[in-house]
Amino acid sequence: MHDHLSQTFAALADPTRRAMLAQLSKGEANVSQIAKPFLKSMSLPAITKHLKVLEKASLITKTKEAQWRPCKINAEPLKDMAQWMEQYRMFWEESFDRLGEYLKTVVPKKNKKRKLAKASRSKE
Amino acid sequence: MHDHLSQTFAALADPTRRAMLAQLSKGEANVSQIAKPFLKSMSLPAITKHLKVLEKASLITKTKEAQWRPCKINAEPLKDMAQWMEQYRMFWEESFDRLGEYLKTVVPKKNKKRKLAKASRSKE
DNA sequence: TTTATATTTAACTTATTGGTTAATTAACCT
DNA sequence: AGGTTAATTAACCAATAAGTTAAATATAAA
Repeated sequence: MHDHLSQTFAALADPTRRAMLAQLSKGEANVSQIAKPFLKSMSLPAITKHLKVLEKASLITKTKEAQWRPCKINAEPLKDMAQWMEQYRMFWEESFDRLGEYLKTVVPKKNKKRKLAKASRSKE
Repeated sequence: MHDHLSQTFAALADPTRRAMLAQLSKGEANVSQIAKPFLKSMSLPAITKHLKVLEKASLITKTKEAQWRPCKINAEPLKDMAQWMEQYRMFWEESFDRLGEYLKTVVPKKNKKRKLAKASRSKE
């Protein structure tokens, strides 16, 4: 499983890892802090592994600080995911006929880098 | 891996399956039609399996029609994904100070079921 | 230099994933 | 009935994932 998107999806396909990410969304934390809520249900090496999966998927960044390893969220890959998802938005938008109106509110009036929707329709 | 969200993410963590979904986003298709682009690189049973993964994740619905099995996309699970992702939007939005303005354009003025952002902050 | 804390690595196990080929089922068409 | 097309199931295999315990490494502190 080589491509970025697959790696992102795979990393998120685990509730433990999503919970870790959720914690990091509230601020930096080192490994043992992240580990705390899970040590009842799994070992520390298991946590190290989960963090490594998140790191390889670039969803977090681990740095060094004395004997600690502070981790920071990096939601960049989620941005790519969001972009990928845009091609399906119309399928889940509540009423199809509101969609036109919706696009008018979301796409910046006078062009301006584009925000959501109507994304470039790249293949995959 | 029991929860819905994990199943959705896992199903999407494969480029073949994402390509199948992309095809179905352009309209219904039966198994052999879906299979065509992949038969150079994998067997039909492999395709059956991929479709089963998508089906179990509720991303597609398979029905019967004579000897064919037409498949239809069902993006409902992607909606849940999108909702989950909302809690991270602020991390990838380009400039944080434009965010406020952005929310004003996206959240319907006089309440009205909410469209994006500020989603219910559910745990996980 | 020993000790304590934080984290990782190694080695192993079990289950799941993604693929294969061969055989089977299902529905239709002569 | 016999053949063709569509799709699935069965049985198998290799690679990966998710966990374990035990040992190792890194930094700080006594």
